[in-house]
Amino acid sequence: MEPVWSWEQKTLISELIEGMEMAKQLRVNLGATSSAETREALVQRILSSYEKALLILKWSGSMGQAQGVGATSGVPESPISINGSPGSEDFDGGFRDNQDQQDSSKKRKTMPRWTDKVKVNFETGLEGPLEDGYSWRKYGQKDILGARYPRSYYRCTYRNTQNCWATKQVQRSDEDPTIFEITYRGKHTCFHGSQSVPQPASPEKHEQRLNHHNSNHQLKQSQEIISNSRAGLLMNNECLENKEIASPFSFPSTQFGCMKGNDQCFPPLMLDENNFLDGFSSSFIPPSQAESNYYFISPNRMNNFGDVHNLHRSESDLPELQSANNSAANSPILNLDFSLDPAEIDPNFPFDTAGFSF
DNA sequence: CGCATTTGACCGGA
DNA sequence: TCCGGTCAAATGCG
Repeated sequence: MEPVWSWEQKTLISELIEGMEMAKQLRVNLGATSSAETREALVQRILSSYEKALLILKWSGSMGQAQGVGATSGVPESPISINGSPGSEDFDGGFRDNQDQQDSSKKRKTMPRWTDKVKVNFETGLEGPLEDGYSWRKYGQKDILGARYPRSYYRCTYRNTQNCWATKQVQRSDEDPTIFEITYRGKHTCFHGSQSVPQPASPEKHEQRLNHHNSNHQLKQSQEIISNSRAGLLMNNECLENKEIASPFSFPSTQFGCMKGNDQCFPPLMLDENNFLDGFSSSFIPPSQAESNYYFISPNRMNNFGDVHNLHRSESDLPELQSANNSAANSPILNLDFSLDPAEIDPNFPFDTAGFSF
């Protein structure tokens, strides 16, 4: 029998262990010949581990068991978020799940839903998570009562081909136009490993990917987002009022993904499934995202793409942000479609990272 | 030509 | 009836 650890507890332990391990490595590295980058990476991971652990504690404390550890657990407590930033994820408690239903309306109602916030740094460019690893197709845009910016609706590109009913809504924040609230609905059931879209986990990766012709589309889109955003912010918000920026970028998923062949493995932070989050504990938050719930567009990444070519490309016209990765689909994340049951998550999951396994 | 976005119409819940 | 969400024809783009 399994100890009665709750998912949160497991995750918490895992995070703490992870942090400890990283700290140990760092100690070793400090005395060895390690690059500043390596050390920085370790520090980031340590910090993220502890941040997640703290979040878990906070979350557990505030929600108590009410949420039901099992089921909700996946919900994010935003592993991503850190530093107590405003809750970035909100979960709609309705997590009933099961998108097996054929009835679409019913399906929609029962789909799990959670919200994330992505912050775009207009000064430097795009944010990291241009894509969440999934391929989205915009199917609508609506002006929302009381909201300054229109809301954009996206659905999985593979809805028809793979019966994947995941959708997301992107709403630009009224208060802070640099923040986009992205509400995800439903789990991805699509399987697009073949696309082998590399995950964007690190700047380098982005760079590589973006430099490939194959990624032109995305690059372009990213740039548009940036430019549009910049234009809006730098010039006048009014400009964007109707042009909205639906940043398709999404995030969470983006991050996770293990870069194969790379020493960095960024596990899912929270992915797409809400549930998940914690699920995976262990691991690592990509440094770039470690600081908060928001995803910031970091200069580094920017340099990798947007910046490179014309960031300024359409400062005057603000085409809508497009889906960050239409053509590329998805990701590595496939497996992340996990279910709530931790036990099922195992596929490659590094719970044992620290020699700890439940 | 195929696929994605745009956008007004339509649907359904509150 | 209002409003959020989705559909689908028109249009654009590579």
